[in-house]
Amino acid sequence: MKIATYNVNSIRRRMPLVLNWLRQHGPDVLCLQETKVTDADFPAAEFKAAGYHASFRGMKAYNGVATLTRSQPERVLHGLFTGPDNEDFRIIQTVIDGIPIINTYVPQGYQITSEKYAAKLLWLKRLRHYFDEHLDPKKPALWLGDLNVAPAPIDVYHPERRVNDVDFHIDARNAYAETASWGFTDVFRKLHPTRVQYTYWDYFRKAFENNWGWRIDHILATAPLAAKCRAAEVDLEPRRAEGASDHTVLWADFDL
DNA sequence: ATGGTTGCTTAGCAA
Repeated sequence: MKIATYNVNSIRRRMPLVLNWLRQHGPDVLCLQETKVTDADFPAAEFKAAGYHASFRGMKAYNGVATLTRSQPERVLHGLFTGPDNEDFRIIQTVIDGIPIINTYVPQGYQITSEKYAAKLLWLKRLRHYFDEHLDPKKPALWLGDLNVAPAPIDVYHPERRVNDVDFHIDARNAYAETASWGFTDVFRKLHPTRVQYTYWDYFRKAFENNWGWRIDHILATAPLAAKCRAAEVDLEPRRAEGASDHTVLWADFDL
């Protein structure tokens, strides 16, 4: 099973790149974040024509997630099912071949002194609680998406200058680690323990050309699935392309 | 300390 994640920064803007990537790589699953479109305007028909079923939840202008699958999912779950999360536009779970696939766009947090940052830390904590209550770390499951955390110094350019950034601050890294430690393994880092490889470069100051980036998009698998991961790679082509998102595609292949 | 760019929506926010 080949599964990929891509923060598209507007699906309508990125439609040609996404369709091209699907044609070239034929993944079984593609998880999208920052679709920035209401459900009524989501381009489901175009994906259907390309051979993919789309599960999605979005809103106007911001946020929004979608999971594209070859087959119709057995289940589609929105939010965390605890209070207001049923209105959450940052998480969608699809179940394919009995495997829960949790696609998330973790809050970025704005600034470490802001309420948004506190909300980010809480969001990760509540996700951990969801895993505790609803999933089994001994069974196959995937958590992936734009997780807005660079887990270690190797995962960001000039880490010493980034200690107060919301995607690298120690509290965000600890919150992420605490949630992942429920039973998830970062399959890219497992397969490439020392590789410097980013998934996001901001639009400013030729950051991509200079490789001033961040590894903040991740694919995490429970132990039985992580053991079957045979490849995990970042594809730089979608970031090089004309009209690129500020993120690029991360994919992983599992022997099932 | 601030700016730089892109997207959505229409001047300003979010990233």
